[in-house]
Amino acid sequence: MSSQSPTAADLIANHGGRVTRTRVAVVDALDASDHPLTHDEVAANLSEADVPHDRVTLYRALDWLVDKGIAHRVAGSDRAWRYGIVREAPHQHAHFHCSRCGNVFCLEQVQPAFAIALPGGYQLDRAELILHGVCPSCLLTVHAEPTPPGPR
Amino acid sequence: MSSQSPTAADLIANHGGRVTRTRVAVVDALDASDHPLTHDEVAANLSEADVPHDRVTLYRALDWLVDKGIAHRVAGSDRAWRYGIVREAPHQHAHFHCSRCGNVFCLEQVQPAFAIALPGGYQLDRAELILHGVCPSCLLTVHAEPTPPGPR
DNA sequence: TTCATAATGCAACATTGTAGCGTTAACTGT
DNA sequence: ACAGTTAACGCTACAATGTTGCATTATGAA
Repeated sequence: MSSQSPTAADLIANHGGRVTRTRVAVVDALDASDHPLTHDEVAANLSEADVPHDRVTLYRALDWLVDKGIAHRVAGSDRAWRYGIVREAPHQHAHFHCSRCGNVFCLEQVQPAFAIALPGGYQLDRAELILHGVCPSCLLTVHAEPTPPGPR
Repeated sequence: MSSQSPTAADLIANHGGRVTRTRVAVVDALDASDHPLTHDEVAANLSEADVPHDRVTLYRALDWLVDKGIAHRVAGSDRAWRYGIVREAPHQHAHFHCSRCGNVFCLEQVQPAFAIALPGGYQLDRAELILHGVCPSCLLTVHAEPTPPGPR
């Protein structure tokens, strides 16, 4: 219900998985969001769409998506994982953590050219750049309510 | 029991806090480590030193240290906070997450010169660079035990 | 020494995530 | 279209990491 290129069902099937209600709904939810969602946010999303779901099944669906490379996982500053659809190939971009609403945004534009001199002995797999600050929508409400929207 | 500049007790007192057994021991433990420790690791450390302590008190001591800027907190990739003593002023260095033992190392040397063009509307407070890979001590044991040391 | 109160220590609870396991239903082959 | 296999579901229970409330202790100041 959003992508016209590969359908959620196709995406799932192409990775050798069974196309189930929950998986399709999860992919659609992640795909519709412009920022990674927590398990809880995905659950709320499914509820709104009247898709019955189980907490554990949701976790497993999300894990499976990550495992297949369909989604990726970012650790939030609260200790909840956030899941987002992988849109480019190796997923190499920065994340912005809003310290006000707690949301995480993918900044596709920001791709710092690392030229890092690692101390000897470390084997580098990948680098992650996390920017902390206040997101645009929170900036607008900073002087209003102390606790801002924060997508539920 | 390690710094000869300001003693742990002084550090605490100077920030307007009461000098208690647990706080002193926690500061000493963090100060003695070259990488951030989890709550659990700090607890183990205190036990070894025969310092009686309570789980909750420990959490509160750590939080207080962070609040006062004496320590800083890094989110591990497991969902456990890791605490480290603040050694320089604004704590601006990279962190290395070992995907094998789960430890986090502060790489004081690595201070990437960000010249980031943020998309409009974002207010940047600070940037965090996280490097993922395998740490030196794990590299040595990669071909041996599947589950490596990992400071307990 | 005395006193106010910051910190403690305990018990209960909250949140986020996993494990086990019997049941359901998605795909495959006919 | 049907039946069989088994991936995935949906429970329940549990684990790990924190947090809250509150009565008690003991730190630092007068």
